[in-house]
Amino acid sequence: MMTNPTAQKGESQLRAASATGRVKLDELAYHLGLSKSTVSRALNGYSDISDATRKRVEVTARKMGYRPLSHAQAIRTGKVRAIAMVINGEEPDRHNPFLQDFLSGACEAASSFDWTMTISTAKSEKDMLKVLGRLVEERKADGFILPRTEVEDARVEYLRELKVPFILYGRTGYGQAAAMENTSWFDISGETAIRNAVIRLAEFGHSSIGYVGSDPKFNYSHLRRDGYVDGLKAAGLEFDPELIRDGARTREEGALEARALMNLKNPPTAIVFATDLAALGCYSVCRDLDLEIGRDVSVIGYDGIPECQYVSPGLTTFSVDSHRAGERLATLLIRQTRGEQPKDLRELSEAVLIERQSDGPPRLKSEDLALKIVNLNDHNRGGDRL
Amino acid sequence: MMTNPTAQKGESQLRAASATGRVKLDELAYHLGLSKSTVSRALNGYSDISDATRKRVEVTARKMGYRPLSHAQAIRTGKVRAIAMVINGEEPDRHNPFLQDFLSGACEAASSFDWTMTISTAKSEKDMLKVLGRLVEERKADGFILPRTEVEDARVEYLRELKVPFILYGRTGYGQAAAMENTSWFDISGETAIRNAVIRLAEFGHSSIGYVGSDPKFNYSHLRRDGYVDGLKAAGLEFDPELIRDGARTREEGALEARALMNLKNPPTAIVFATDLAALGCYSVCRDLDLEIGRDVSVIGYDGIPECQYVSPGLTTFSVDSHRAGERLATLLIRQTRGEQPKDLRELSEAVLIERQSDGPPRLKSEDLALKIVNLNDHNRGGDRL
DNA sequence: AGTCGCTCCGAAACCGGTTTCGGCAACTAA
DNA sequence: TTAGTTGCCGAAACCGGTTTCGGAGCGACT
Repeated sequence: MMTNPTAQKGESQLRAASATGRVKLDELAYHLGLSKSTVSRALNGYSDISDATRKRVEVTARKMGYRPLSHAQAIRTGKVRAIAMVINGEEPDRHNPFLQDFLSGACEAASSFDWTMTISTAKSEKDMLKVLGRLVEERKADGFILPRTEVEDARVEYLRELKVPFILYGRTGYGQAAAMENTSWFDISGETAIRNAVIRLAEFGHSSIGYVGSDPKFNYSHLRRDGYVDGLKAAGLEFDPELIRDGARTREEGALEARALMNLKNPPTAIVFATDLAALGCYSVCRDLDLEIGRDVSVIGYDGIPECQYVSPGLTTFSVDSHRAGERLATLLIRQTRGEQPKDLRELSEAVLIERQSDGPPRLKSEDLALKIVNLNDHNRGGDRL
Repeated sequence: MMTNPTAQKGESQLRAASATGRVKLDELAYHLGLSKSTVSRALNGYSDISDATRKRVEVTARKMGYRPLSHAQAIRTGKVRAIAMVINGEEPDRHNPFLQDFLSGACEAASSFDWTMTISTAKSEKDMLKVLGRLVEERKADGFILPRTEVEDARVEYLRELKVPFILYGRTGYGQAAAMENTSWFDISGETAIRNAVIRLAEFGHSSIGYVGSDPKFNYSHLRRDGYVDGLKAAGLEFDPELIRDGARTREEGALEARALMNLKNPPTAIVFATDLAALGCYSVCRDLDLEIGRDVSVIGYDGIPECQYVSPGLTTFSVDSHRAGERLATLLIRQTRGEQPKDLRELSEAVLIERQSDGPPRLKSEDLALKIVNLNDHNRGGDRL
């Protein structure tokens, strides 16, 4: 084959290389009768390659099944074509039912760009930054997805300082407009959902609607709380500070706050919870107090965890599409690493209402509800907790 | 600094390099007054480096915070210091509550070796092999963790053919001794757990114990079923083929099989389920039939999903330590990629019994249970299903 | 003294890509 | 015709490591 004047290596050597199974750039170039630099540039969209050559290269590359090794590219480009996410291993409730959905969404998006997804876990706040640092230092990823954003998020400052691309799942810096300047994010509008929950309950006829918020450390807690206040206003209801409780991170804490609301002189006939987990805590409280959920007390949650549909009565909630969230986050992040401006890479999506049996028109007025609870407390020597 | 005769580059160039932030091998070598080949070999345990030099290199490397870029190493070594797992996105119940635990275990182990973990998802059986193939071809990982092993597992044959290291979470090839020849695995002995469940129920006084198995496609289904048969034998009970049902993959299917058992002429007073999910299906059946779980019917599950502790009565089950499973699998896999024999990298662990209120001594004999169910069926025009 | 072998290290090739630089041919403008 | 562009491509350097190969220095043994 001496007809090929551009071969850089002897044919025997190319033979040997092709014996390894993978097609390399060298072989592809030899096969095309081009130099490997031309082939590389053709594949990477350089403008100094003629259209005819580019087409020919692309077709042949596909035909021969050529795929560049991302780590071989990375050594020169510094880009490994991977995104990373560090998940927190120390959560109060570690059994995140959405993780699989979320990851499958993110992986699908990454795959579609021929990228991959690497994950890591941190055991604590401090460990989190260390793990991130290690991944950055070893360039294991070109960008990061930061889930569960906090109001003051150390990860954000850290990565911003390092000038590493990242995207938030959620927003951050509640109340400070500048906090998210030039950062990209994807979020579900929890505030809209909670607002709609309040309006829905008001339309059912509830006039005393309570709210149990979540950990104020997380940004979403504040937004959902705003949604509650907003919903009251939209429904023309008065805001009563007694009806609002905060900081329920677990089922047990949800129960605690629900019980506090029910022990009020004027207990709410409906409660909106910032999370399903907390709302499920309300179920045991209502069982203890002999209140029927959906009739005596209406309950609406948020998240759409699978258990909602198996409790009795089924919990009305707002379902979050984790798969899509993962897909969008990965896509936006990859676009960011390709040069798009972070501020142009933001998306706000909506949760969808899942109507079940935990809410409806109030059976009792607040006063009657209070009487029922007091009576029961007398019978039952004050409940088993609190 | 011309005191250093071995410098391969001008000082200015090294300055520039060190401005990037990362310490490179070149700089480390320059700092030590050694060639980069010597430093590299010192760090990688070659024997032709004196102990004194090696120590000196190691100390300085640590002091300067040198970390090799794994993708730069990979280009020569072919090893990327990463393990991968492809999770199946199409499961009937996609909300795997153990994934986070499992991943955190695997990531911790990987991190401790300075490896990383990459994940990907497949949408179908065929997609699975394609995704694996892509990861292998692009050398995104040095080895794979294969979760949810099937009796005949296409992934195993595929990776074996490609000579890519892998480890099973679970066993495979039920009944064929040769199927797992020279393959490594980690598993929890479901058979022991189910066996113990049967013995426990027998000791409570049950003599009619049913069993609802899982999808026979998965290897564990057969092993757990063996455990049931074994347990009967150990307890001196007779095996009744009517009492064994199979193929319950979901809550709904669990309910279906449980109902079939309860409709038997001689219904079991206790049922062991191969999975918690199926066992939870039994709860709705018992509610329909007005049977009290834990008294009229004893139920034992397997898996330890979080919901078990929130249903009423709490489900007695066997808890699997997913965190540890991830940790062991990653560790064994990494050791395999370092040259250890797969057949020496096998571990069998035990699930631990979580005693709750869903099992206990039988209140009724099988005959009386049958009567109660028949009566109810008469009243209720035959139940709402089947 | 010469040879051998051993220990320890440096020079250079190498891995599989990307990117810079320069050169050839064809085409345009003077 | 000639000089200057422009389009297109090859040669070679480069990325940050690893690995091969050979050689200097030294002690031991003839």
